[in-house]
Amino acid sequence: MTYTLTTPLYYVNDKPHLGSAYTTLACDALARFQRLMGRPVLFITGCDEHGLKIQRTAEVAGLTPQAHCDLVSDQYRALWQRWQISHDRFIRTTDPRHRLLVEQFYRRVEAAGDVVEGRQRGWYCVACEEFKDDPPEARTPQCSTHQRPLEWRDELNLFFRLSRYQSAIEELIQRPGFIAPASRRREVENFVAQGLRDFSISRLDLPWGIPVPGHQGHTFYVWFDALLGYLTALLEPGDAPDLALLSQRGWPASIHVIGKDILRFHAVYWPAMLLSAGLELPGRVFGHGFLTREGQKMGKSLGNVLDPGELLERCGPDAVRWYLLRDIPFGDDGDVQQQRFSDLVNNDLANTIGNLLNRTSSMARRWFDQAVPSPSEAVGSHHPLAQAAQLAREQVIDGLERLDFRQAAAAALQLAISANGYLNDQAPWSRMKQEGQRQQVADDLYAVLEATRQVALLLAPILPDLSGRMLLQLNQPLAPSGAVAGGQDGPDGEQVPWQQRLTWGSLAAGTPLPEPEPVMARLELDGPL
RNA sequence: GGCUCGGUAGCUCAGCUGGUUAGAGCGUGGGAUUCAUAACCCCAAGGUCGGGAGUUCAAGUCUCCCCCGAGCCA
Repeated sequence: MTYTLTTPLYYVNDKPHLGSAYTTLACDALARFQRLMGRPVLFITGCDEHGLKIQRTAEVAGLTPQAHCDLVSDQYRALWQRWQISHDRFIRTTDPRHRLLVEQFYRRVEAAGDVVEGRQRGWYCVACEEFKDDPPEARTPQCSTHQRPLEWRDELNLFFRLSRYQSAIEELIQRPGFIAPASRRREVENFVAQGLRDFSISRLDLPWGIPVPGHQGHTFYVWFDALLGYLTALLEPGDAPDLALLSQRGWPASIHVIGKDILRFHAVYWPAMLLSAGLELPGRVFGHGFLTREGQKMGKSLGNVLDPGELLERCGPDAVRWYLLRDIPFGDDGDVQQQRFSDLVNNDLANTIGNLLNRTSSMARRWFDQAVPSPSEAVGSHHPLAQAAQLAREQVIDGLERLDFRQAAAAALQLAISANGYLNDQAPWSRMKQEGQRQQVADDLYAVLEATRQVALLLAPILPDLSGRMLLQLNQPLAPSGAVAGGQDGPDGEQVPWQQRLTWGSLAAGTPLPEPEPVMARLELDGPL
């Protein structure tokens, strides 16, 4: 079965920020991992492009909404390319087929009797694009999150009858693993326990949106538009926009990865909508935490926003991916600290992993004809490094299955630490000066080279770039985990599956080793990021 | 206001159903070494586990109260 995973469809109100990049690169690691495990993967990302906020932003910029969306969604695309994001689909909610699919979805929901008209009046925040609970008699109410004046609205809207799905949703959210991390489930439970209320799915007089069929002047409100993007994204190029097709195109999704702020919409509203439309439910909704910076919220007003593009420019993809995935528990909030960032990158990637490869390769070349030495029988599965490698392999796989990137990264790193320690204990440079130690040195270097190869492979989902440079330096085929299926790999074009390559002892003796070059440069940041 | 999470070494965090001297990584200090990206390896210092009371033979680990921080709902 296809492993379908999604990032949120990012709102094109503004250029991409680090939070979106964080979600996306976590999904990327997950997608790569699933591909390496040999599962068919459909990794979906994209942009949500409708709404009043976008319409107004475009107006301010003197652009048509469409032109504005084209511009910003291109920025996302370009950024993901630079970050080596391996998405299979990039869906935009302004895609013509999306509109048709939304209409079809709506008709199903309507036919199910789940659409009712209701009057909605109250104070409205344009930035949130939602009604607030301020009392009608309030004079000049402000939005608490946006610090902007609210606008009075009084309109007839369409509502989705969420209230009918009370028990179905209660049951769903009790399903183990549906809401992840589990610590966030209570929050949703509380919300549901208060009683689900119908929510409005349309807005009046909002031209920049998908028109509601049969309701002049109404366009669909965000959740009835954006969320359906996950469905549209599944369509293949020649497909007609037909919901009936989706079960053959990767629906239901295995997992929606989102920020914790939109957990409720994905864990409550969305499943109810799907039930109403007669579609299957996603397997899991994972709400990750938010990033702060040096203890403070990132925000324009504070002027401390980290631009993902600039970050990439200055530090490279490996450094940023490593720091975010290795140091911040996925699910919890995390604080981005520059000192720690460069400390970790330099220690883990440059000193521990990079230098391990460098020193080992250098010795092997010097003493064994610039090639991988031939090991004796002693370097079997009972070798301490073979054992360490097996443990690392188990923990990397287990960690990635559970989206515990931290555990996975730590396990791979630990193998490199073990290999460094082993080298120091064995001190091949001393043995080489003694008589009769040559085979022992060959064994030791082989074991360490093999462990290093495994580190490179284990790193592939998290750090595809560094992994590739390491494998190249070990004269090994790459571990293709990208979106393009069936990439050419290896001289014979035949790919050995990742897990199989993780068998201890697969490194062929006599493999020529190229002259080592540092695979990971130390990060020397001048000035704050 | 109600509810939910956190508050453990300078920093980021582990500590399952309560049980010997509270752990890891980074940072800091010292040592060893030279194969290597001034890298690697070893050792050490550093914590009254937010505060108080209680239960228990025994509490970061359970109960209650309070303080601080984050979030959800109102």
